[in-house]
Amino acid sequence: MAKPLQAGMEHLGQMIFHLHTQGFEESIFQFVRYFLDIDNETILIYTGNKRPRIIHRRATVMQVHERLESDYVLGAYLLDPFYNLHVEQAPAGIYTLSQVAPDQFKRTEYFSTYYRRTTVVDEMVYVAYPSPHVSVHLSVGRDAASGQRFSKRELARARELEPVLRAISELHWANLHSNDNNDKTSEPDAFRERLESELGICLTPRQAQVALFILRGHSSVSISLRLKISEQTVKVFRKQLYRKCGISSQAELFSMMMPVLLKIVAQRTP
Amino acid sequence: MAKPLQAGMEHLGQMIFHLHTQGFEESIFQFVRYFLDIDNETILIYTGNKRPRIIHRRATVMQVHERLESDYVLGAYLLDPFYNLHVEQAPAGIYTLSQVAPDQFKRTEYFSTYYRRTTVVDEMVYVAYPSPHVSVHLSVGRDAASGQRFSKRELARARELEPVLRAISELHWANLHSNDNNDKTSEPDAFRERLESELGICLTPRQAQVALFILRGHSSVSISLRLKISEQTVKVFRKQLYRKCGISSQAELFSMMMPVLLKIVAQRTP
DNA sequence: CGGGGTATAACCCTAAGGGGGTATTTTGGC
DNA sequence: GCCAAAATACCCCCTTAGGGTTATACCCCG
Repeated sequence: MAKPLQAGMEHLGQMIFHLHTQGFEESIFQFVRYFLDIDNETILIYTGNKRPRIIHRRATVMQVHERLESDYVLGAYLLDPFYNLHVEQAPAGIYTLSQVAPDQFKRTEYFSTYYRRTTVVDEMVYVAYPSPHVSVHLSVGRDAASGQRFSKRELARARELEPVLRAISELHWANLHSNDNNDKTSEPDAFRERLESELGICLTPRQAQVALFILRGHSSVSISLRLKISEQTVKVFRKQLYRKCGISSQAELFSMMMPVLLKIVAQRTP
Repeated sequence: MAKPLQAGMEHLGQMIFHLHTQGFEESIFQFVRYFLDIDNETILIYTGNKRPRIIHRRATVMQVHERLESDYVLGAYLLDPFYNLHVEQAPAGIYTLSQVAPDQFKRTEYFSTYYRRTTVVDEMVYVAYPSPHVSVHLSVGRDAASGQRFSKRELARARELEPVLRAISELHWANLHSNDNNDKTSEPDAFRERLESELGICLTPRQAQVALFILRGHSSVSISLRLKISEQTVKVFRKQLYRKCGISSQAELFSMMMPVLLKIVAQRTP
């Protein structure tokens, strides 16, 4: 199905991207699908710290997007490793799940209650920035039906499309701007405030920071490297915050914190 | 509030248990409450392998019985360590949670998604057998409001009531009988069959057996002692069955198996 | 100035979970 | 009845989570 890139290039002249029109997203999808064997595609736009907006989506299997509006957009995205690219304003480019996922990502509750149920087995995301703090994520993936992860060859091919996709994405969405002058509180701070007002639990800044890392699937070692502290210290913070919350596992942390995260997000209309 | 047992005995002559009448269960409750500081009480009857029936319940806090009808009776009871006393037809008597709970009980999903939410912090259960395969469980407990677990002294006092409670329970419910001539398939077998028909997953008998032990909170060591095999072997069965199910933790096993367990139970009207 | 909360760091341990591997017994099919 | 495959049983290796304990240094507040 997928042709060598050279062959595609010949056709590129005939592929017309109607910027600023309805059909643009669909033509992006058709363009990618011409070169890559993919089962599903999603275009998301993140603006400042607002909720993501779904711009376009296609999937051969229903499950892939089943919880996209209900769970992902409403708050689960905060734990998505790809969302982190937007937060950190990582360089534009193409990213695979294995590149961005923390070391213990597959043991998170986000993974088992959300990601696994999408049946997606592999995912690549094209990241572009039409303007500061506005990210366009073009996600393409494989699901359990085909079952195959992307090969190195496919990744290389996907990478070749990246400059073109980035250019036309940034052109098409250039009019989008983020007015993030309000809500300057950092994420751990907002998290702490909500946690205290909602559940009456008062974490220290460090404990809140560690909690968020844990929820996203970082191991103690991974957190220690990020925060430049010892692994032992991370374990202490983990213990302390678990004790304050009256829980004893990452899974319980998730079921306790998700409602709090949702409330942080709720006031941010996209 | 609780008086020494001797004092209670003086009143016992005045306490009339109206066998085979509506008020019997309530008088049982009042009797126990006279001697023991308890926050909640539940009387359950297990008949053969049918779903338990709730005969009576009292609680100072709503949460204690919140999920009793919806979750416990409909299937969660299969993972209850006290239910296991009925299955194994353990001797009549009084049992505490710490006596019957497997070593890793507090790390099970049953504990964190059901038991913890009842806010019960300690529980004692009087077990009586009105007739073969018919168990009466009189459960008395403390919740988070009082917060205190039962002391050794209280347990001793509770134990003194046991002969009386057993005698009147077995008298009162003597007319109950179990017709368990049907459904002679063992639990692991029923579990295996359902698993194959529902999810298309074919576990070996040993794997199914281990899965059920894991769900109930047994550690690998505990399972190895029960099955008289090596701990290493248990770990291998665990690995194999996790792989067959495409999962990687006890929590996922729970969320995958609960629907299956519910279907096993559904056909057994109490 | 002293004490409580916080942050840092180290040690101990058990248990889960995943990666190899091998040997024996049971079972099903020809 | 024999052979292969499956099931059962056991072993080694490893990382990580989670819990317990102790000991520092710091900093703010009364």
